Amino acid sequence: MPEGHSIHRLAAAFRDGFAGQRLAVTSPQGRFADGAALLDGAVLSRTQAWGKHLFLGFEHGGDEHGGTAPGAAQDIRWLHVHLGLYGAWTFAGDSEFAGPHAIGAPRVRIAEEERALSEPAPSGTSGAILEGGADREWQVPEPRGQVRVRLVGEHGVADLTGPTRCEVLDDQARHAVVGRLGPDPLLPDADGAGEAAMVAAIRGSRTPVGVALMDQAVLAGVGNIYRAELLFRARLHPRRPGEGIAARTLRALWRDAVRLMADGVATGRIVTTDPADREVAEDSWYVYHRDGRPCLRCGTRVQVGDLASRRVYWCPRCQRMR
DNA sequence: TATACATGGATAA
DNA sequence: TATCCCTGTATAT
Repeated sequence: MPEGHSIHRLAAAFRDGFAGQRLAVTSPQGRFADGAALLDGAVLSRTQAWGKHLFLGFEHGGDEHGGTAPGAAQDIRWLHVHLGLYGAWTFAGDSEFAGPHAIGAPRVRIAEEERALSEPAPSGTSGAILEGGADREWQVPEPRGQVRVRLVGEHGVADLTGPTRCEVLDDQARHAVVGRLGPDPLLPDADGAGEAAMVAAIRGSRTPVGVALMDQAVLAGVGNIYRAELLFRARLHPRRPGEGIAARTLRALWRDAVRLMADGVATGRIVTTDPADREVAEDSWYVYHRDGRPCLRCGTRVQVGDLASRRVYWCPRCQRMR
């Protein structure tokens, strides 16, 4: 599920599983051979997620010629990855990797739910490996499918398939990418600047709020599921123009996004229903993919329509135009 | 074997 | 608004 929460999970997974290590970087598929060559043998020093964008910072250490200090911005090279609609990272490795799993498009999930690299394996197989877990033989698996990038570290491998964007950037270029993005509810916003910017952007335009929420310059990291669910919970019709919406309503929506998406980072799943509203335990969403079925709150049939060339779902009774 | 589809986005028109 | 790109899976034929 490559909405923002998945990308933040990926950043954490790379930090836990690869940071500080010198990585072998290749492009089994070949389409990223040049970029891989730029990073091959460098140390993964930083990981960053902003919205749906993942940045992995590499530095070629051991510059015995007295180069600039480690961590100097001009020396870093960033692997910039955007998964798009069907990109995914698949991980495998030794016992320290907690077994294979994947984060990205749901069809390539290996486990039923995503797991961070640091979490224990679900089966009982890992219990036996205690001392010197890293001494266990570990075979790098053959790439499966169209692997654009493969990163191999001491304990595991990460394969990237199907990204919409995969490129090497210098720090200035990374800055430019981030500069085009709006606030990310998953990043710290102690002074409330992110919340205020989102509220102002939505209220400053007649653009339907359902379109604005998908605009990564307004709000970074929200995708089609969070969009539909945030609007339901805020009781806002997706086509309602942004400029008429009370600031208080939008501030509450921002805080709701912070809460729901942080929960998504923690669990690897998008769950937006309050337990009391679930008819069955599997009711994770109020309206997304529920067209034609009764609203969990009022029983009215959930509607579906096109909005800016994406499917949008809403309850015509709970979500009003005014 | 073909086609449709997916939690996204850039670019052309 | 339309078209294209990225890939794997489910369903239809």
